[in-house]
Amino acid sequence: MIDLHLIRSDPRAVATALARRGVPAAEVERVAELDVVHRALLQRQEALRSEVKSLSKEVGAARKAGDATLASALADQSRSLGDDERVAAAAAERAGEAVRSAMLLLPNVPSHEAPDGEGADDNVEVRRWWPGMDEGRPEPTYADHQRVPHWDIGEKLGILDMERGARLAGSMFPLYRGAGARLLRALGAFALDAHADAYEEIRPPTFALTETLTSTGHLPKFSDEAYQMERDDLWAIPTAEVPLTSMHRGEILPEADLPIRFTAQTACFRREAGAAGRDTRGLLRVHEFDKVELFAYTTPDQAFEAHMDILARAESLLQDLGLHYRVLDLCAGDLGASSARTFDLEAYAPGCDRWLEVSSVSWFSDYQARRAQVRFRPEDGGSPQLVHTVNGSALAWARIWATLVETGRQADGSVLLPEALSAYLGGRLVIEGR
RNA sequence: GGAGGGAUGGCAGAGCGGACGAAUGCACUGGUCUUGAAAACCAGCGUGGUGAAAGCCACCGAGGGUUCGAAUCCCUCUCCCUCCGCCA
Repeated sequence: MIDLHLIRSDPRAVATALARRGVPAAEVERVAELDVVHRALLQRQEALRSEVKSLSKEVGAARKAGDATLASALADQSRSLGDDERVAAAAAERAGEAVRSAMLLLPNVPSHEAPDGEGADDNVEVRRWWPGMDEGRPEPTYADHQRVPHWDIGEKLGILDMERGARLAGSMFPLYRGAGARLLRALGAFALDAHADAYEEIRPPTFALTETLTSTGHLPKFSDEAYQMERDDLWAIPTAEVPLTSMHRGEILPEADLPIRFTAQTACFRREAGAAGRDTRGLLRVHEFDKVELFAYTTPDQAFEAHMDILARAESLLQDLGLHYRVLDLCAGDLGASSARTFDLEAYAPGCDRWLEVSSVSWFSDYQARRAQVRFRPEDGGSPQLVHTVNGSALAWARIWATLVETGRQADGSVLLPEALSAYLGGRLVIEGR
């Protein structure tokens, strides 16, 4: 959530900032109006409440003094005020709920540094990397044998079985087998080990409560995107960001503990409701994929460095895997609702000739922390402040799998995998047909 | 799934219808004392809402109820502990 005080004190500034991401000014104005109504009702209720309380004290005093007549008269008066108070309280409650619902739907204020723009076409490419670039080699070109899409390679080598995945769970649920399944396992272990120096490894639950998805901003606005188990009021997590952000929900952390960093590999579930019919082949867009996530709670001062650390780590993995990739600075209009600034990493997949988003590294300022009520007590003893949250994928394995298989395809149809995975693959870096 | 016990401030822990936002201890902060430190002593020390401010209001796991008045009584739920059952 945005800070309601900010909307109260300077609604136009908030409206101007949100306009960069396409939010109509009327939405901000509406929140400001609901807030005025709510506060008026609250004041009325509290005044009544205060009177009931002081009358009640007088009842006690009168009774103690032995004046039963006065006590009962005061009690009558208090009872009648209490009835009024209940009515006022209900009205204030409804008004407060209206403010909160409206606030939950407002996206975060974008960073000043996020470039202007309306959509994906306006994102700014900030750099590109390819193997050998540092030694002055030119950007790679790809041989014909690398121009085969991974779904064909996967089927031919018997390492990806989309058809049987569909039999089990419907389309866009991949099933990996043999060396393909092992490759996936290797990637996760490789990445978790790489982050172990500074990020505590977590294995969170795969399902989460409504409240948990609300904290990150995935609910209430994007409920169509998530799988829900209504009977148990649980949702399948769309990313490890969801459980990790709520690890310290409702807590006040000592400043000295920050930054607190976590890494986790989880399955990620997405309904892809708005994308029906798009990218349906292979692993381009699937309902379930594994991903290693990096996450940190920070003070506001630490947030930038923590954001850059996650970006550097995600890039470092891509470099270790020898993949050709680019870094995009997302424009205000393409930013996720909770994010203030995001860098996307896209790996080039030569077989399908596309740049595939394999990581999204975001700074959420205090937007998620306010929803989750995660604060820290400053070392100088001041009152608690909201933390900042940052996170990023490092990395999303389905698309990395696709990119590795296409990039590593050799003239004889086998696939050569990067040396960095050797220890995790038992030294078998070549996948050949069975 | 069944039976019983519990949930109170950063932690421990009292309170079980009226002056309780809450005893006490520990921790923490400031001070006195000391060459310095420890000890001792003194003082302070929860969060949020609202208000220009004084203040007022809310919060004792969550939600509802009884009452003039609820941390305290009643109901429902959640979580934790013990035992039984079941289970990987």
